Amino acid sequence: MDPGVFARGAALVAPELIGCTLLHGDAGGMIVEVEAYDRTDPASHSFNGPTRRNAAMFGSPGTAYVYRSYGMHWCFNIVCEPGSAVLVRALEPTRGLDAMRKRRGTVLPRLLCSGPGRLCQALAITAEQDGLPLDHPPFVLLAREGPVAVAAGTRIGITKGADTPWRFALADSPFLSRPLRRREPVPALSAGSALR
DNA sequence: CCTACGATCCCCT
DNA sequence: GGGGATCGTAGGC
Repeated sequence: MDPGVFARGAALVAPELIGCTLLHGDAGGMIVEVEAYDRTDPASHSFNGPTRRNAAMFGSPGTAYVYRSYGMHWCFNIVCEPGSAVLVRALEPTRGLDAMRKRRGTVLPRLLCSGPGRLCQALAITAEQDGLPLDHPPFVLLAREGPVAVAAGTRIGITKGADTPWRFALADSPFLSRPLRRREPVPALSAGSALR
């Protein structure tokens, strides 16, 4: 996928990522849930400017930003324009099911990649992948095949910016980390987007 | 179904 | 010195 499509605000890119396929190594699946963060957003790691932790968030569009969450989990983002990124929160697992089951310690498809921490454990994503380009091995990012129904809602697990509807999900997917609360359709996204 | 809480640690103030 | 862009388990209804 052309890195140029990521050189826009995360809130624009985020809904277009729904339905795309993310692979790391031999495991991965279809993106069904994401959240957008940017510099104007008090919930964002980039809100107060560059630091050591968020350095990759100010890197090139189309690269990875990986950070440690709550001391024990990893979370994976796709960098968009400088200081903005899309947190990938859930996949519908399609590739490398055995490897993901082994890493996650469960056979339930629901519990493999539904949640940012689970997703990183299933795909073996850690700080080692921080800053890596996503159009190059070990990563693969594939455009979606057909139209998808994307819905928006408020983001999860934050206190600041809690009302900003920058969570986007594949409507009715059983692989979301949590159901959408406020469910608003995202207009003009069913057929064409820059990510095709 | 739901809410509550502890684990665990690096980064930032 | 404090606080998370989380997860799993335990318990109540």
